[in-house]
Amino acid sequence: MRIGELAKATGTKAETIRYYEREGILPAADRTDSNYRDYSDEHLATLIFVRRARALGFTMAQVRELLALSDHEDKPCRDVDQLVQRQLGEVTRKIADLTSLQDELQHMLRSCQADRIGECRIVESLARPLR
Amino acid sequence: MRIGELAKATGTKAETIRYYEREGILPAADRTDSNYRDYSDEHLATLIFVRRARALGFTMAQVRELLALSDHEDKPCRDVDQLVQRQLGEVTRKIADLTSLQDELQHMLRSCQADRIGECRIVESLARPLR
DNA sequence: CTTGACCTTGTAGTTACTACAAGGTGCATA
DNA sequence: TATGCACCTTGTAGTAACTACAAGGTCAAG
Repeated sequence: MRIGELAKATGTKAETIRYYEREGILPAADRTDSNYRDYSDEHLATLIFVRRARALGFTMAQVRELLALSDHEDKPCRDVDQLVQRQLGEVTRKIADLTSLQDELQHMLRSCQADRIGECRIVESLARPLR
Repeated sequence: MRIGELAKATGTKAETIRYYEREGILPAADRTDSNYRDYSDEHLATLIFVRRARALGFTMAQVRELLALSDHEDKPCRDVDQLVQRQLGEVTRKIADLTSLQDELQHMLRSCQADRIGECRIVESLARPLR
């Protein structure tokens, strides 16, 4: 699979894919005789993962950490455990925030369909008292 | 409430708060006699909202749109409805992805606590077939 | 054998901050 | 009264994570 195909399949710019390779986010692809990058299905899966994780607000550093979990055979279980705990906490917090936002958007939709403007509590949906 | 206090309360740099004001994300604060910015509880709520939304992967443009929903009295219901539908779709997709990631992280934690290294499917958790 | 879509490396621009610097004001406290 | 800290302004520059463009090479279709 060449870079353009991979780009299309993932909605990523070819430039961004090469950037990920430079940054070590995506492993370097094999090269064809004419020096073109030749991607595998694993590359595809990793890139989809990276793009989703980025869209969910994870930094590159966090994405790197998450990817590193993939080959945790060589690391002590305790370290992996700690990292996973930390990521899990962040994921759970994000889900809570998004669910709250979802509730509010659904509420707005209902009141809009009823054709009467209800109070909009969208800011409050995320700005409720800190946990 | 002065800028330093607001910064502390929200974990935002004072520079960033002034930047948000320049960008029109945060309404300009009142000024004291000595020209200090004087923030209200609404400012606080808005800033918490902005920071959370940004952490959830929304762009500044999307945050602007979401904030605009707060004063939708002056806009036709149909427009608001469309925007809300769109945002709702994105929020729902994010929740699905995060839930999938959460499942995988929890699975890793269990297998780690059992002190045997299980297969890591973290990439697959987000890279499953596109919907 | 040319056209156009692809590929390469490299540089520069964009977004959303973040950090200084320089120079000034406000205000509590030793 | 002096010290020191938080704040004000404008401005420049750095960072992260892309994104675009330039200059030139490769390749399959018509």
